Amino acid sequence: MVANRGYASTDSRTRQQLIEAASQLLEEEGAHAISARRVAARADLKPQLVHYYFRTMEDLLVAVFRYATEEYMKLHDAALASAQPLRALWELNSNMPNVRRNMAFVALGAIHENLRIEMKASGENFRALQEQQIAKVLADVGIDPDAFPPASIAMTMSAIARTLAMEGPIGIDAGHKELRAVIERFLDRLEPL
Amino acid sequence: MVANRGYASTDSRTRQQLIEAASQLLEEEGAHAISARRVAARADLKPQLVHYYFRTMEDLLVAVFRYATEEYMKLHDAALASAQPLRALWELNSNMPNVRRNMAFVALGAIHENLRIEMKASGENFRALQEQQIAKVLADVGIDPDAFPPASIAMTMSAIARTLAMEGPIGIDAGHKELRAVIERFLDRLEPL
DNA sequence: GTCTATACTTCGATAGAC
DNA sequence: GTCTATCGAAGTATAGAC
Repeated sequence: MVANRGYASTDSRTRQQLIEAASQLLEEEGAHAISARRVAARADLKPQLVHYYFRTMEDLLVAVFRYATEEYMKLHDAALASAQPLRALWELNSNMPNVRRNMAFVALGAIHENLRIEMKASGENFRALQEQQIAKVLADVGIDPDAFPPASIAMTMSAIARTLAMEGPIGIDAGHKELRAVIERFLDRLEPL
Repeated sequence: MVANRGYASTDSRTRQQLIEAASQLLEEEGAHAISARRVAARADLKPQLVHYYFRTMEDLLVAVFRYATEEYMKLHDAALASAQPLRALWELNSNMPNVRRNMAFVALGAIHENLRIEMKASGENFRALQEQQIAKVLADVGIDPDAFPPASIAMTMSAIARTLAMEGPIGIDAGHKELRAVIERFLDRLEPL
């Protein structure tokens, strides 16, 4: 007989603590830090509680991803709505914790199908939002969107942010300063002060 | 009493089989696939052999990294020495297995200090080699290296290749075609046929 | 509805057999 | 010099106590 578990208790405080603990572990230590024991320890809870509130670890990860995406979406909305959306987007994308957590999700996506599905939808959503806003910026300064498609600019910016965030912890910084300067000049051009 | 183990048998066939099995697992399944048991199974060997030839899993990973780097260095040398070094470099960097294995190493670097040290040295070496060659290409076509520092071009190219390789398996392809086209035009400009 | 005791599997690593 | 038997810790997950 299957026990009566709290899979549906989405407003439980304990459940939310587990989600936040997992999110922090992803930011700070990456994908490998996620285990029922470690997540629970981080939240000062018993490891078995993870499987009371989530059927599998994948279910927990999907919940963490949704929580993280919601959190990020607020910042993203604010950035795109600001007076200098591209600059704000670059600031946001350069934010280490976000990038690290995102890369951890990519690694976990290789293992968990359901997580991958969430990520695809979310990734395409964010890219579309950025594309739209970048198209406006390009129109303002009169750059041909066929020569520099907005989606390609969105991708390049996040690709560079990701690489800076990946290389930093390894200790590689050759070229970082130069590349940041190139981007600043690029932003100066697209969003003159 | 400590047993007599084969840590120094660097020319052992069994040892090499383990290294290659681990390398393949990294390419195909990522960092999570690495365990003594799985590596051994892939090489059709007993799991205990991993700890006969390598003191720790980290030691194995460092050996795999060196093997992978050596292998990659040959391709890299050939690319940079070719008639169209930037194009060849882009082809090489876009090569999926390489990128996936590299990202797996980044994830593993978060856990293993000694691996991180190897990666830093290697990463800086490759960037310097590319920087040198890109500087020549820029000089040939008369582009100001202060406006576009060679190191920043090297970083951007590998950042984009990495992102394409990361998003592919998740199923995201929005903007990929456009970005590839932008790069082709960029290469046409720097290395006219 | 909430949490705990426990089962079973896989992990890295070592001692010891040949 | 090469390989195996085995250990203790940590992994996910479930059955059952309150």
